[in-house]
Amino acid sequence: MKRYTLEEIGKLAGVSRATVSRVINHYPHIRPEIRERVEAVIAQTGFQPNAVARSLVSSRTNIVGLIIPSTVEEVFTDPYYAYVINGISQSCNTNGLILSLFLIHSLEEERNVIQAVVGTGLVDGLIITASRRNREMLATLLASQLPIVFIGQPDNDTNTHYVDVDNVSGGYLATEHLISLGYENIGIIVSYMNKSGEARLDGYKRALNDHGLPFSEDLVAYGDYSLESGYHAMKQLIKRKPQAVFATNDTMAFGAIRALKEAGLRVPEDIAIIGFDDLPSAQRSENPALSTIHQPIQQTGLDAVELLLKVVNGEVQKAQHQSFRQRWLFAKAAAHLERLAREAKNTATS
Amino acid sequence: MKRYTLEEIGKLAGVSRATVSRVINHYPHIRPEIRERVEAVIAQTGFQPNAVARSLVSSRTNIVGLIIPSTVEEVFTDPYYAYVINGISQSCNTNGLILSLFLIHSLEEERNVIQAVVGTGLVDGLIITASRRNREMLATLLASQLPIVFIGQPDNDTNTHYVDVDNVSGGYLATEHLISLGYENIGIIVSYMNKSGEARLDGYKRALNDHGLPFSEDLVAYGDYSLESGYHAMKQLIKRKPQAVFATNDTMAFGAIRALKEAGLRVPEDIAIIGFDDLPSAQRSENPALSTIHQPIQQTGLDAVELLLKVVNGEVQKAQHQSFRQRWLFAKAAAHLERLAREAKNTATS
DNA sequence: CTAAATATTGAGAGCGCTCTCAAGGTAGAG
DNA sequence: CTCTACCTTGAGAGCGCTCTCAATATTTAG
Repeated sequence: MKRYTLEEIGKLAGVSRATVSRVINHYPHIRPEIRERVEAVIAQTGFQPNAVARSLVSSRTNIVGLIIPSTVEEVFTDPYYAYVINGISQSCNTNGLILSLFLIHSLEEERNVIQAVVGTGLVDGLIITASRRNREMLATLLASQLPIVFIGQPDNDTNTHYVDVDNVSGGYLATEHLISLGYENIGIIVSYMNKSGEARLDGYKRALNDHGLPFSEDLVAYGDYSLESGYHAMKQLIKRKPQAVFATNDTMAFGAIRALKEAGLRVPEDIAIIGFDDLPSAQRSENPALSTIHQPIQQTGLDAVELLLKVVNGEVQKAQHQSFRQRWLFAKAAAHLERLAREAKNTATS
Repeated sequence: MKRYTLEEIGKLAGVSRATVSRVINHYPHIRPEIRERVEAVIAQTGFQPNAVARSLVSSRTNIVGLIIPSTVEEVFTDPYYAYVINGISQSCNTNGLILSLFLIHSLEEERNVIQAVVGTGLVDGLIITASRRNREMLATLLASQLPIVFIGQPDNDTNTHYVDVDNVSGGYLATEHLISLGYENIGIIVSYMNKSGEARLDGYKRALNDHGLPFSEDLVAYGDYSLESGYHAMKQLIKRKPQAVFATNDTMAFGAIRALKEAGLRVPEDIAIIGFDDLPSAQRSENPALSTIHQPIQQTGLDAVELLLKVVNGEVQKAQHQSFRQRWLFAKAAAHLERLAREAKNTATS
């Protein structure tokens, strides 16, 4: 398929380059017959304007970059990212944007990639998952003036745009759910990877407090959102004999469940578990069915693109913009599970 | 951070635009003192040449597109894609390429996206997963003359470049493994989604044949590589009372196992299962531990980029290039599993 | 019917870079 | 010391497009 230029199309249609450009960009004030003639040539040749040339003059590439500064392992272990990517991709397709994906495999790579992405003007803006605390990267990025939207609250308090779920409410809901089932000695597995962990922990504390339950550091174990970390955290928590445990993401919840099984404990008869994310694997999991807090991950990706687009277009006031989403749902915790849990409270004693 | 141009850097260093360009592109024949002077200015200003302008003149964007023409569901259900993406991303980072990801969410979107990607000259080349049979898309792509490398043999016999694992050997190995364990009545769950299914089925048939076992259509069930399809295929196969089943990917194997559990059958005591892919979830799975054929998925992604790069650089002869990989390993099928299987053969009768 | 307003089009500059070409320098050969 | 060969640099064209500006064509008001 031959590549045409505006000039050539113009020649074929008997008009100038400029007129063809006008037709393509839907300018008003073009004589209908000329428009038709040009459109006919375009249709016949299959002409599409060169994106690079367009970008050069308009200084807009219509490319948005997605940076996921997690280790490789996480991106696989945690289906969370598949959802984020998908949401973003979908929104890009809808908005005529192109998605460039930057997975970071090492710290050195991080530096290089960020440098290149920021410096060469290839992307109009950046979406970054707040997977990990990283102040160095943040500094470079903010200095670049490039429009950026974070997914999840980033680890700094400057005025950055971000899209996030309401982690405090989420933590609160999860904990309250367990309390409502009659548990009093409730453990929590928190991630220290980013702010979301703190926030969910905060919700946990508040729920305990609101229901007159004491908070104890002993019942807090830490993980990094990975299956393994959930497993180890649970092993540690078992010693404290909690009646129930709130794992701050589903992946750690699965790790925790494995630890419990290994210890010969039944879930939820001996120890109840609630997760966070509502991943499909959680929805499908049986033996036991996992209760979990729904997080509209995919929607978050969509919103991030929309927000970024606004930032790029300068439609957002200078003040930092924080878009919260709080559509919280309990995952379909099977009814029988709740029944079991209720029975469990009668037998389990700390 | 101010954006500089070559011209400005030149002025600051007291040389012409052209000289700065030469320094950046490491041309020989530059007086050392001038080179140093220019490099100093570059370092001090943090100048990086504008990628778009570069692309315009060199007609090379250094962007490679990855098209995954699967339904959304698949991309999540099957961690396979996470690995492919990661391999490609890694290789891109190493080679100074930028990865653009195109997830296709609908057929209409497919048409639009492909059209845009192919027509606007934004990518230097394309990597496409042969997830689904799709001749329409293939036709457009081949007509475009754009360098393309498929991952997995595409559904046509024209001269397209592709990187693939040796599916026939894989199917052969899996089946032979089951045969070596003493099973004779071996079922198979095949995907009809792309050629890989046929090839794995072919390997299965050959293995049966080489070991003097009959092939029966009755023992073949079909799926689409999804968990659900594995589940349903197994339900169907159960009626034929196979002693063992070869699921042509791990995800379907998990579905099959679920079906067996539901039917009150033990794995592998009552029916043995072998998978294909060697996903980490398979490696980690217990209850039962899943035997599986290792597929170097990530490596495939790396190879695809390398090959594409060669094609783009015109280093590949016109003849189609087919790069096979056959590093086959049995996944660590726990020894006890094999023992169990061996015992099972004594009890299980068709 | 004429002037003013508006519609329609092309010429040309320029986005930031690469690359060719030619000019001026410098060094080695004769 | 002169000639040739190579080194070193800048000027300028041009990648394909957008957009301003000015010129021409058409319409409307008076």
